[in-house]
Amino acid sequence: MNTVIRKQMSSSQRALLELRKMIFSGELAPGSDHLESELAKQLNMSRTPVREAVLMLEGQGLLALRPRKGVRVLPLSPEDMEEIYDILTELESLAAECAARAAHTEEDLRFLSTAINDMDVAIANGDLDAWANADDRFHTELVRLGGNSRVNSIVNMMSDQVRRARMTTLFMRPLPTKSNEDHRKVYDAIKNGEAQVARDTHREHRLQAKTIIVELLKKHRLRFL
Amino acid sequence: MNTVIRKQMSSSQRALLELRKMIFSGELAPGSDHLESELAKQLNMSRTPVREAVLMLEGQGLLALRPRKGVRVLPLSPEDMEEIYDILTELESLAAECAARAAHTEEDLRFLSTAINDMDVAIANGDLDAWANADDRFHTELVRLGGNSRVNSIVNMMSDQVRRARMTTLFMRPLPTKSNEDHRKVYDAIKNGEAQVARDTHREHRLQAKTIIVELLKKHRLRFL
DNA sequence: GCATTTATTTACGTATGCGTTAAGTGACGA
DNA sequence: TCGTCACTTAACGCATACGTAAATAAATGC
Repeated sequence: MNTVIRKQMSSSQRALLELRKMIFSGELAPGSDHLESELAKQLNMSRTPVREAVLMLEGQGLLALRPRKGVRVLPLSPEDMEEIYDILTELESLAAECAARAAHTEEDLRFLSTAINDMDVAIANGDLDAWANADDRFHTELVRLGGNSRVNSIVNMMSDQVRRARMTTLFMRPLPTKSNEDHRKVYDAIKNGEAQVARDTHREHRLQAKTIIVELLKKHRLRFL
Repeated sequence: MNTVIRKQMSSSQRALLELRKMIFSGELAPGSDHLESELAKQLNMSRTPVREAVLMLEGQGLLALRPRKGVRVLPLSPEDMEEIYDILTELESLAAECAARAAHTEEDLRFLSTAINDMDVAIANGDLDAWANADDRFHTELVRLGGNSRVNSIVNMMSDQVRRARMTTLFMRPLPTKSNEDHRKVYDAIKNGEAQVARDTHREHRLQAKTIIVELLKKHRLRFL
């Protein structure tokens, strides 16, 4: 079924997905350079669709085109992380506010509560991957509930950029036990339509996350990921 | 001199600039469709660079690719405007906050004060175009001073999208005489390093602007621009 | 006369080819 | 030994070519 979809997919789309996968998996390492023609060969297609995909990924901040030197997989410095977290803080808080205003039913918020519960379970099991996955889902769903499609795509873009780095930091930081308290508060605020509370709570949550991550990177001297 | 730069410019870059110009000038009307081949003919180049430019503009939310129906110049609904203004509000406020924290010298802030003065003059002369121009410069410079490169590019993208609509609304709204008071307050807060004040003041300023514009669009039944 | 099918056109997606030019290499001279 | 300059190489930007599939027009059946 999945393969059926893949078959119908255009080559550029396939290139886009494959390249993203290769970037996130680290198969294309941060800071490394790659020729369009090489990538095309790897993906079994001509340069044209690869180039289109590369252009899009450049627009999304994952790649940089450096003529005659190959496309570079952009590494992230701690400063980049700060930039990104600042943006996520603002836009997710806005989303939380809007979500609260939108007066969603408990049914609408089921994904959120599921994610929160999954995080509890994951923490109980000490399963960091599962926790990260559920945390992702919480934030994604929160933004979706905010109802601003542009916020949605920007946040997704930024989350993509952070994804690689998070994999690393995840195992360096203390178990995020307190984190879920915040999530619950945000959830309750949204359910009760307390827009300002939702906004402020989530903002605080994000600001703390930012500090933790950035401090961690600096402490471990991780200049680039 | 300008032409020299243009000569050295790649065809894709030229396509990008030309298409943007055509979109903003209204030569490519919102909602209208255009064939890649037609655009290529108009720009005196092959489809390839045009296609690259179109792909980028799609990523920036100005165009939509609709296979075999041509590229559509995306119209903006009042809801779109709300989405965009909400984002601008958050990110510009963040920029104001950061700018204040960055402890800029008066020299650094010269562009800001120039823009503010220009707005005063423009209002005195009833010159709305000049005012809009200066207002743009104020906001652009504010975001630049914020020092977050990603905020910078997102805000520029969003401003681009709004540009067309602003041309229209500009002449429908009352002279923005009060607006410059806000600008001055923001300026002072930044100069004095009062981050929170800068943030809150600018946020309020933006929220008001949003309400004005959106109300205006709704009142005049401007469904799409 | 209307619906349905077939034929035709054509726009797009992709492949391919080519000229330009930047990067790399080596030779020559200081 | 190091710097400069000519030369070679090859990656990219763009043009072009082509197959496919969608949209439209034409034709046939009902």
